[in-house]
Amino acid sequence: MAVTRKEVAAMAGVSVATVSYVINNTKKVTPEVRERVLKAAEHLNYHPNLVAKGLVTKETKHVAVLTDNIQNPHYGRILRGVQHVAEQEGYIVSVLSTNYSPKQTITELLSRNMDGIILALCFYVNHDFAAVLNVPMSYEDENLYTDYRQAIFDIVKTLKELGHTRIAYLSGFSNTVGHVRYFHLMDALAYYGLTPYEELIIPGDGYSDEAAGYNAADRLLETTRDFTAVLALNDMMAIGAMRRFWEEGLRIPDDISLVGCDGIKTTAFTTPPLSTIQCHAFHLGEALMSRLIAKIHQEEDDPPLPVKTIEAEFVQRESVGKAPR
Amino acid sequence: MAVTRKEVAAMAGVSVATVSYVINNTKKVTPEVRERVLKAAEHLNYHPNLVAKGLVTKETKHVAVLTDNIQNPHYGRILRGVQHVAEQEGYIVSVLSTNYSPKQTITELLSRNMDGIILALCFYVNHDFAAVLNVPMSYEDENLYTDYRQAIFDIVKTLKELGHTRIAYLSGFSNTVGHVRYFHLMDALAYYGLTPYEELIIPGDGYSDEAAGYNAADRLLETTRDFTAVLALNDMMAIGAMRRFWEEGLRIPDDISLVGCDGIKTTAFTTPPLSTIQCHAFHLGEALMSRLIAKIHQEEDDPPLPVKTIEAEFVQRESVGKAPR
DNA sequence: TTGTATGCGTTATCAA
DNA sequence: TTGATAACGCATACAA
Repeated sequence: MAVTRKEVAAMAGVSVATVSYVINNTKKVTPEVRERVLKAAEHLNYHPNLVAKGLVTKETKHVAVLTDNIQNPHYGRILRGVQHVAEQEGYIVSVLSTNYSPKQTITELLSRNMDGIILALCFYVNHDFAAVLNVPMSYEDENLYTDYRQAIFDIVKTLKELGHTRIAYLSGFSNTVGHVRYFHLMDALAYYGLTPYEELIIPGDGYSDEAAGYNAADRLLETTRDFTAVLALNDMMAIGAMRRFWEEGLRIPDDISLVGCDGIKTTAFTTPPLSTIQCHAFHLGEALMSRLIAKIHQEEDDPPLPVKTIEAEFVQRESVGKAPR
Repeated sequence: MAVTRKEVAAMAGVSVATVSYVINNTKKVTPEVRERVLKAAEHLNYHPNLVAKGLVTKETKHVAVLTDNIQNPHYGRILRGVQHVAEQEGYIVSVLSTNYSPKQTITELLSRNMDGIILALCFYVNHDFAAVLNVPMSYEDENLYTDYRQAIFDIVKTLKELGHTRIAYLSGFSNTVGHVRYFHLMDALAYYGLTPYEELIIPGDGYSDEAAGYNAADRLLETTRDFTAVLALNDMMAIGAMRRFWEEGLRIPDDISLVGCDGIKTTAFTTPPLSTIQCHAFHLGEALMSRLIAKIHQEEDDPPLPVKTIEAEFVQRESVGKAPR
């Protein structure tokens, strides 16, 4: 089997405790002994057993990321950010999809003594899990979030300057109002003196992929053709909508200006290239993990964690142009 | 802290061993005692500590998925398949990106007593890891793989019937020849009596995203314009190439027919919709995980695991059309 | 500065 | 059918 501390101790001619001391840098050890231990460990290719360690310290250095939709490239970027920090700090991360059985997921989390949880792109589970689990959690909240506000204001400003007045929104959520980007959009419309037409707000079916965007655009076209610009919840939906408009003979940007959100790589390569809100998903992932680690080690009377926002910028590409007529 | 077996035992008025027996169904227990234990466990909301269990059984029920490129949606589908069977079988999966430090990755794997490893979409690490780690591994090999052969033959057949004779290939790998799909393409060209023009085989730079496809198309155009059809290593590269051709004033499918590979969702929504090889990535993920579990429990003299292939189909969409002239 | 001994929550061996 | 109890590999209080 794997080599244990005992064998290292034997080879170095010290006790097992001493090996711990030097491996963990937890007590003063004479340099000469330290050297012997290190050499023995190296020679035997010793790797501390984190399972055993976790059992006694109650810290498994293992965290979970819960997610609905691992297929969205935007997630992938967040996850990479999470992993980047995790790796540096000696944590390992497991991805759990909440799709299957939330109950089983909770069991898993409890049984494994996970040190913490990151909720990424799970819009509905937060409360459920927070109630049941007594574990540090990290997710986008008022203290750490991507700030879309400026970008959305920039979009509306740009669209207005190009002559657009009737701007549609493809939401993705069945509960249209339940999302912060929607509020920013409403605020921006008001700020620039544009009317928010109710029939141009298209609720979704809970999905947010290309097909959802296609369908949302379809519903929009069924309702009215009196719009010249469209914002989509995310880039995938925008790509789906783009397809639907094309099929309808509507050209982008000649007939319709279109803007997505997230800034996935594909946006730069669509026909025409898709305007979007460039999110720094990698940074968000890093921040989520950093914050989780901070929470894990947070003492009762520590000061609260500082607020952090991740910036997002409007990236204008060819999918946005002058309003027709 | 969390409730342990001891407390369940106390409440049920039995020994800790008995609790184990009923929780794990590992020994005969009188129904009445069994009932008491179950009730106590339920009442205390007891969850077995898998960390402790892992320490004694040497089975952590924890596996790792190593990957280069977590951003590829195709990879997300594989991962979902992996997770699906993992969840059913009580395993948890951690995703490690090999990008950072392979050495650290190995340490991680060893320290955590992982039961096994899945290599997905890492093209270069297999040998390194196989040599160092003495752990069951699962990856696409001659016993389990996606079979592109028929699909590639179908593509070439279709292209030939449409009058294409000069077919380019955007490889993505710097070592062009090192990939099975390339061989299938060569075989298919030979089978249908088409000439494989060397200048139409474009090696890559090791990347395989949209930008890589864009660049590969760029290099192809620099070399020659004497081609009417293009196969790309994957869909993302095809999307990038599509963009490059568009910029050049070349229209798809009028001037060039284009085919990707993987069948990511976006392909159905590009302009024009992209022909591709539809892979069943979810099934592949399931198969990889099933096979890993089989390997974990495989005894010395067990029969070898059966060979399994995952089918892949050519999906023809508007990006393929008649050869010009 | 170093070693001894105990416990972490579980499984498994052996008695009862 | 059940119950003590010794591991598992490690951290740590305490002793030397």
